[in-house]
Amino acid sequence: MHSEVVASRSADPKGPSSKHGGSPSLDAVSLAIIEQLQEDGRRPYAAIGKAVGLSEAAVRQRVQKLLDQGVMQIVAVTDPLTVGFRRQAMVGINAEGDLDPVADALTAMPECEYVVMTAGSFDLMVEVVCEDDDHLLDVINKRIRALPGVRSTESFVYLKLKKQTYMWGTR
Amino acid sequence: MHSEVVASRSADPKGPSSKHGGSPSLDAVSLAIIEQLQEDGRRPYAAIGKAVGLSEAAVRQRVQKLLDQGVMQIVAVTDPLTVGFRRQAMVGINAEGDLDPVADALTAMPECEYVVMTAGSFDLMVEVVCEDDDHLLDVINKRIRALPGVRSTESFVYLKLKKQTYMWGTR
DNA sequence: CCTCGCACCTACGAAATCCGTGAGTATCGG
DNA sequence: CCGATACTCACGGATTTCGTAGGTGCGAGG
Repeated sequence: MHSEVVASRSADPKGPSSKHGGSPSLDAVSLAIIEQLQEDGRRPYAAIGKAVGLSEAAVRQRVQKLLDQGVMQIVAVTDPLTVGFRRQAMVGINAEGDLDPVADALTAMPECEYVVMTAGSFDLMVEVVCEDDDHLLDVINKRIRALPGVRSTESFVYLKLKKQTYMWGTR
Repeated sequence: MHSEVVASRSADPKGPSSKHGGSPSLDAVSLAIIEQLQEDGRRPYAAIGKAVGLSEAAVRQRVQKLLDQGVMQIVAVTDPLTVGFRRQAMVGINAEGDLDPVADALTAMPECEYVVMTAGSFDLMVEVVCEDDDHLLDVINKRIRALPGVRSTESFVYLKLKKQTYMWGTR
């Protein structure tokens, strides 16, 4: 039972290839480990090992590497609005020229929790979390719009968060 | 050292106030606990207790309650695009009538990881995670647009995730 | 073909943590 | 005054974490 993953010993994790460069190239076992931790970020290594067919130590080392590489993070997540007195919004941005500098500048702002480059009528989308209306206004109108390259923005203030999960693995 | 939170014994957690209504109304200590777990979801209870000025057992009970109440969840988060072969997009939705049934229907879809009601030119925004283009097309055009009440949608396919944090507490 | 080096795994013991539990205290609300 | 709630302190066994030593497979280079 436990639906072992049986990855056979030969499915080497770190890819002999290291294909196309960039991606850390995760194997099936690491994927399975991540799935386990998406269900419960505090699940013990031994339990994960049993589920994916690895020893406790091996799981521990893999997890540590995934964390070090920044592939995954184990954290507490909440709904900021529930947690209290805060304003949250999604901001769509249009910019000209190279988008990377703009994205990097947004990333540097602590109020921006989520920055993504998109295709469609926005070039970038950013989720901002603020203390109150004044703070939100300041961030959007004074700081984001002031960035060089930013042509225009459109804001969507959050009224209610209905769902927030991270279990793409389990379905 | 450790920047204790010194909440004094009298700051009762379950709020005698229960201000502005609905919210579970978290006190400063629970907030501090959440902040600790936003930095590291696996931090031991004793360490958290030392940081927030509570005993190990008290922290354990608080964390359990926060998890049970659904105020917080401790999970592994990743960038689905990095983890592999997947298409991701933000979808803005306009609908007519009561939005709750629509939001609930979206919440029920496993591909929707994030559902939020907004003010602005969209009524709802949804983040979808899909296997591939076909899957994405199916979800957006066949399932979301088919929901009763949905008037129109606009999609923003993710090209690159630049930032993803959950540390609103620490700044 | 052989050997070095690397990445990954298993094995194991010691230290730390988790977790259930029970007694005693303080505060709040009825 | 009483009940409910929440916290502290304390304990002990089970479990987990963590460092580390030892073994193995595989590619690179001689």
